[in-house]
Amino acid sequence: MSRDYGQYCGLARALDVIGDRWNLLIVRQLLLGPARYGDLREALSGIATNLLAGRLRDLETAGVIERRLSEGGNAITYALTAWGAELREPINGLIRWSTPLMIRGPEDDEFRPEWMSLALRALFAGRVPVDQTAAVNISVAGDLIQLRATPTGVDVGLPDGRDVDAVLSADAPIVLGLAAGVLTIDAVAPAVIIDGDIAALRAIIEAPSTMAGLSKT
Amino acid sequence: MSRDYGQYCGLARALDVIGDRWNLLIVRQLLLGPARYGDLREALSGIATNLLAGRLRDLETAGVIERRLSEGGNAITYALTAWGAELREPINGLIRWSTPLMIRGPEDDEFRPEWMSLALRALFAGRVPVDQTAAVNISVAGDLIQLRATPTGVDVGLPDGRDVDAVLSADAPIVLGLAAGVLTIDAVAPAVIIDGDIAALRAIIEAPSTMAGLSKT
DNA sequence: CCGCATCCTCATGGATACTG
DNA sequence: CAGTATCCATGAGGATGCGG
Repeated sequence: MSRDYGQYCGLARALDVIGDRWNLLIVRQLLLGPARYGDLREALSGIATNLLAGRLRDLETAGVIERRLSEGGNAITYALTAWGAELREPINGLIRWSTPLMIRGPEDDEFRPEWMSLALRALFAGRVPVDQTAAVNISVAGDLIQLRATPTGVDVGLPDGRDVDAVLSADAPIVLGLAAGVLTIDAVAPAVIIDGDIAALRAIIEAPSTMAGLSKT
Repeated sequence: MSRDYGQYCGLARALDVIGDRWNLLIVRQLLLGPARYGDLREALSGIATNLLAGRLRDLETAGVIERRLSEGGNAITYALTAWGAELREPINGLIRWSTPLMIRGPEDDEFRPEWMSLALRALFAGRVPVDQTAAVNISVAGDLIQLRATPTGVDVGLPDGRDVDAVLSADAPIVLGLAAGVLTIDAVAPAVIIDGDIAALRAIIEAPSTMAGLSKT
């Protein structure tokens, strides 16, 4: 841990724990599920190994993550503690806050479908008023489809009511776009092109941590 | 700004903007209201002047804060942009997450009443179920009083229904404590002792940015 | 005074090599 | 595979200076 702020303030104390570089990205990865050391090293794309080891130690002693010895004791798995998992809420808030930074597209940045999955969840999480429907737009080969969150669940459809299968084909390039305003449909910018089909898209919605079938093009 | 993460991920892009050391604490201060350079320098207790100047420039070019020239153009005031002010939500989330870190008390850390004000707001903000009452405990000279947020507003009272004036006197030391669990009344730990009276306490509730009358002992 | 810019020292991060 | 060790670059912290 780098130097303490030395302030009796909730934000300062939180940042004393998770404010160091890479820390919140480690938590982000573990929000997708427990992971091995090598998984984290790969997902954090070039983090120095000494840094990763140090951060994992810091986060463990702070009580944010824990090591699990799986089957036989030879494989170490990292997972969030209950308290660490509660970072999902503020992280979701930061993801929602970042939408203006996302609409310019990936440019040269790395992309992983799991991150888009997190973003979709963040945009929906707790943002659906009781009697209202929230939607995130997805542009598919020029057509616009919507992910809609309702009080009873999440469904997929076209704005005009047609079924998505009318638009989606197994080999159509799918452009996932985040709405410029959180949960509004005002503007959609192409974000990233994913090879996928409707089954893979539904998989994002239903079980975001299983992203098999999606890959960057 | 330090090095980009280079990931097309909402969290990573957010941290590219506000992830550097001191940045979120600057935003925290500006959430309390616009401030001068010297105000920030003092509230951030020993931040190097070159760092503060650099961070303010970074945050301005990123669109999080803006400079205002007040009266005549000789006094520069820093304030949040509309987008910057939207950081209140994730910051509140981090403050709520940090409650386990706060119950051990201030120890050697600096304390400012404005930060406690922010914490109280964070604990209440958007956390009050429609038909339920949320409360934060405040221990006053041994007695327990509660700040209660209801759908219709915030009020102060004793758990047994007596009026707070029965407990509070003008010169009683007031111990503000954050509940161990967010918005539960299970445990209260002394947090910080403040000289104050009931008028000053009500001032926290009604206008958190005007903290006149409260001082650390 | 306020609002920075410069200079210097040292802790921290980043990249690579190496080891149980 | 899961780290540790090493070396260098960079950024933080602190003091000081300087123009308006």
